[in-house]
Amino acid sequence: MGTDETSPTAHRATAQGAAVRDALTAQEGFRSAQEVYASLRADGHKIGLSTVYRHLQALTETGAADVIHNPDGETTYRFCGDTTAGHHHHLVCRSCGRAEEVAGRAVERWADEIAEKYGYTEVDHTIEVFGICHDCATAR
Amino acid sequence: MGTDETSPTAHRATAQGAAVRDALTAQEGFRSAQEVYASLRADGHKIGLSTVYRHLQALTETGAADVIHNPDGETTYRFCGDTTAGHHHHLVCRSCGRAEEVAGRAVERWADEIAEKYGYTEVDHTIEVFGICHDCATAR
DNA sequence: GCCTAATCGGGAACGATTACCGATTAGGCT
DNA sequence: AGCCTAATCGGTAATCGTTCCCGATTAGGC
Repeated sequence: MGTDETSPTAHRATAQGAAVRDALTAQEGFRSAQEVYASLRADGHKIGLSTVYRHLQALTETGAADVIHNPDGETTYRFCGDTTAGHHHHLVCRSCGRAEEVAGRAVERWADEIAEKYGYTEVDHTIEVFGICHDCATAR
Repeated sequence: MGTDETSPTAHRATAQGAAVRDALTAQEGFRSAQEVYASLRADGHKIGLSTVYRHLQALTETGAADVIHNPDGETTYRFCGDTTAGHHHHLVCRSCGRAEEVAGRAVERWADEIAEKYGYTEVDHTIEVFGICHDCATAR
C-alpha cells in the first residue's frame, strides 16, 4: 500500500542516479561523498561531483541511505536496503568502515527519560558506536 | 590528587587565553569557535581567529571544555568546570544552546553490550540528545 | 523524431578550519 | 629595571568539504 508511488528514486531514471546507488550498495561501510565520487571516476564513470552529492542527498531523504557524521565531522553515507527499518543506530568499525545496524530500544527509552526529567520536548538524538571489528582486530 | 601539575592551561599566562576561557564560561550552552570569536570582538577584545581556535583546542585537550558536533556538522565548545567529571553526555537545547550534563550509566552499558555481542573492541561512542528546553518551549 | 522540462557537470562561491610566519610579548635572568 | 629568548599572537593564504549557478545535455511523453 501507500509505499511506492511512481518510480524508485524520484522523477527520471538516469544512469548517474543508478551509478551512485550502485556504488553505495557495492560496499558495506559508510563512505563519504568524495570517496563515492572517486570510486565512480576510477570505475570509468562520467559523473560530476555535484551529481554525486545530489543523489546522495536524495537517497538520504527517501531513507534509502543512512548518514552519520564521524568524529572528525565528515559526512558519510551508507546504503540502507530496508526503507521500512525506521529508526536505528550503528556500530561502526573505525578501521574498515563496516557497520552493523543496531536497534537499541533501551537507548531510545533512556533518551526519552532524561529528556522528560529535564523538561525537554521535541527530542531527537545522535548515537553512534565506534570500535574495531573482530576481523580487523585479528588482522593485527 | 594528581590532577594539576604546573599551571592551569599550559605555559604562559596570556590575556587572550583568559579571554577565551571567560567567553566560554560566560554562557551556558555550546558555542562555535566563530561565535566565541565574534562575541570577543564585540566586547572589544583584540584577538585573532587563529588564537581562538588555538585556545579552544587547548581547553579541549585538557578536558576543560567539551566538544560536540551538532547535527549540521558544526563543531561547538562548552566550558566544563569539573575536569574530573570524566565521561558524560549532553542534553542540548536546539533553540538556546543550553545543555545539561547527563551521566547515563545505562547507555554506556548498552554500548558495551552490543559491541561485545558483535565482537567489536576498543569501543567508543558519540551520544548527544537534542531537544527544546522548557523555557524555550513556553516562550512560544 | 520533436519538444520541453528535468538532470548533468564544471567551476565558482562559500564557510569552517588549519597552516604559515613575521611581529609582539611574557617572564626568567642579571 | 632592563634585556633576551622563546612562546604566543594574529592577519592572510591555503585547504577541504559542500553548495550554488547556469549553460549543455538528455529522458521520455507526444
